[in-house]
Amino acid sequence: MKLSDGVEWALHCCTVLALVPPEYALPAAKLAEFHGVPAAYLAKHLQALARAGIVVSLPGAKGGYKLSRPAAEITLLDVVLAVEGATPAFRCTEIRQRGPASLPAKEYGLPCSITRAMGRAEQAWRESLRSETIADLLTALSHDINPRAAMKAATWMQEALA
Amino acid sequence: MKLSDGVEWALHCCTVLALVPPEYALPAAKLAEFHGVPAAYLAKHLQALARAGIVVSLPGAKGGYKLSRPAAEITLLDVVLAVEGATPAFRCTEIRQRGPASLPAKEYGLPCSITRAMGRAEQAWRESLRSETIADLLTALSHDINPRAAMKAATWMQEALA
DNA sequence: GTCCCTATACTCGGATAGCAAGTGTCCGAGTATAGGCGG
DNA sequence: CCGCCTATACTCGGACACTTGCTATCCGAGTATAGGGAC
Repeated sequence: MKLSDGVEWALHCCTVLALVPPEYALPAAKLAEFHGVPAAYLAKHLQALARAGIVVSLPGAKGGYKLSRPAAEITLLDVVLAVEGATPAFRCTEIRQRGPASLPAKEYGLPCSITRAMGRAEQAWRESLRSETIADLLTALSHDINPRAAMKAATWMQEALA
Repeated sequence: MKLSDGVEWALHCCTVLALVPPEYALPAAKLAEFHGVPAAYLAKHLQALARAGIVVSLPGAKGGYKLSRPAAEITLLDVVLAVEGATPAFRCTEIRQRGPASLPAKEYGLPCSITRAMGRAEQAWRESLRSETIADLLTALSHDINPRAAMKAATWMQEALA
């Protein structure tokens, strides 16, 4: 089981976008430069965020991406599902309906107990992600960021938005 | 994000093995036949379970697999980690240490807040899986299995162990 | 009748191809801006 | 000096190669069994 790298990138991008003044937008190329990742590939994931309504994209000069709503209203789950897709990690293939001890499909009502248990675990995962927002990331970040790093990031953004 | 099919197969196999009398063992080929899955590929995952100490393998005639300990002492997490590997789904690549606003690696102490949040979610997932055992699956199964299916399975196992 | 030996058939185990999804990249469509021109 | 028009440069968006890891398979090593023979 592996989560796409895009999830990490998207979350970092959301925290950066949350720091951009509302009247500005930040292009994908700048976000890629800031994080040191391939711009073209990051764009792919930003498009996913746009499709999910988490960010809005503005075309043309001085365009770019910005958050569609306050950071406190964007949960980590929103971002993860947007990038990774909403299909659950565990997919029951109903192998109980195959093999010599199986019955016609009509006879099976509930999902099997394994599927239900795996579903509960995945639900717990989603619940944890739903309980935290981009705003929470920012407050946590503000507590343990190196002041010099914060300064460098601030000056960089000044230039990027100019 | 996708969980290997082997997880589903392994869990089903464990429930079946839990029903095998302790003095018997069930070969991989029989388990594959019962579930209608490719035998050679299922064997690969059973080997993973054996490496993790969840099942024991007995070579030679009348050999096969059996559970290494009571079903109540095997958690779903044990099985999932054995098949899927213990590496977490979310891997932080420390992109905060790249790009123009980064500092020397030495300056970064804690993992970033994103990594911590994702870790908490994954912890919740693992905790949920850890709280349930193969024995729990069996009791749930006994409640909602079709009696005819149970009968067919029982007679099949009689033959398989003969 | 009992014990031992041998040959057999069955088991697991790791090493080997094939394929799908994630990874990385590119170029084209569309738009707000900026500058120049005319009034 | 102000407004309009045009050309430009910049943005996103979807379509195209490549690599990693999951899927699927095979054959070889090892062992408990079962049968036959000797005592």
